[in-house]
Amino acid sequence: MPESFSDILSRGSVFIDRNVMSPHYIPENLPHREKEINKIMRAVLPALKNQRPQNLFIYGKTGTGKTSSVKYVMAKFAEMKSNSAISHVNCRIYNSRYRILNKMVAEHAPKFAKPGFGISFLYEKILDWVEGDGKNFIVILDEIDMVRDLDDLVYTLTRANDDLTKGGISIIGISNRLSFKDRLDPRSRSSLLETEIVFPPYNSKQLQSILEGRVKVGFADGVVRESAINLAAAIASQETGDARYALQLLLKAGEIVDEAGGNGVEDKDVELARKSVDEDVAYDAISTLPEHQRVVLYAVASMTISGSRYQKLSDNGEGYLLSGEVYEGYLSYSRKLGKKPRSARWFRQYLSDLEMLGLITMVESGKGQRGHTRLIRIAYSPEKVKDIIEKSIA
DNA sequence: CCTCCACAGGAAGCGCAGGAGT
DNA sequence: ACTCCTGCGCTTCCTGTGGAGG
Repeated sequence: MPESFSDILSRGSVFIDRNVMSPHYIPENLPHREKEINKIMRAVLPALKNQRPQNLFIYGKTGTGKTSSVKYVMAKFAEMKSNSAISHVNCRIYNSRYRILNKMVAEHAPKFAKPGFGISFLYEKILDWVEGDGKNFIVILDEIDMVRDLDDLVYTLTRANDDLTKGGISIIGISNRLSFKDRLDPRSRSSLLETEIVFPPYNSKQLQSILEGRVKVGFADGVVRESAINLAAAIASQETGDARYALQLLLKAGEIVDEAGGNGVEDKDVELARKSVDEDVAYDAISTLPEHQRVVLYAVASMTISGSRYQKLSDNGEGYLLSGEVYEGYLSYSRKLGKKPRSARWFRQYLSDLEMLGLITMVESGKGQRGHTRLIRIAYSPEKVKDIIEKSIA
């Protein structure tokens, strides 16, 4: 006999408001980002005085509060009366100059946002609209490194300021990769990077106080042990200082406690949450894998179970696989599946992709192994990975 | 010491699908 | 709707590296 909704409802929950633990939630104040917020405010301040703000570039790893800080400042900014407009564009979705301009028009002059208009038409519509009352238009480009033709976009937007007689357009770019700067044309680089702010990762203490702040609002009084908060902070800071991950740990821990009908979040719940969150990440990564990478991973998993022909022992006694023998395995598995195997060169590329995703780890062969090869080990339990792949094929 | 083996990873080139511009 | 262009996935070819074996 399954439980009814009201059964579950009446059982109560450790949460008051789960949304508070979501990464999209913007709290009343963002601890440990005062300096950065201040810089952003100073950067956009000219718009309140009817001057064009400088372009701004914000860089920091995931979960360092870049987007939250910008959203926070922009919310405050919108409260002030000013002759300005803001567009917040997620470049992961709007990833070309055309799409971004289209989105800008759609947000502020929807009647012109029909498909089929060329770039130049959209450009002129934006100019007209900005010039109409000489406003300052701030375009926030979140995950700006995803834009394919970024040079063209930056050129178009900065060029607009020359074509405008009144008002101006400025860019706030947000990225978690610094390397994309190298791909930029020097001219667009210098105009995009007029002002630069770097968001450092949070340390354990800072994560702790962030979590405490959220727990106070999101969870019922006193249900989360302080040591559990500290543990979540410690785990997250050990990884990358990612606040998103830390919040996810506590959210999941709370869900685990709710499900078990408990009434307090303890260290062990955070430990369980960590396993589950990591597994979710692995599951997502595996199930969205291109098929040949999946076959490679499958070969690694099953060969780990059956054992390597070479079975060299590492320091903690676990076996490594050699890339050569994994290629053999990959060949036979792809043929078994009726797929034409890719070349050895591309196979190596697959391996390093899988390593990037954290699904396998590789080390250069040291002494004892013949020549120059890589020793491969799977990052998660091979049985589980095999299981996930078998299910995702069916 | 030299050569060979087994592999790493860069460079160039090719066909294809999908997007931009007309 | 139609062509042109570009990025992408992939192959082929190539050079580099370090231990094993003659």
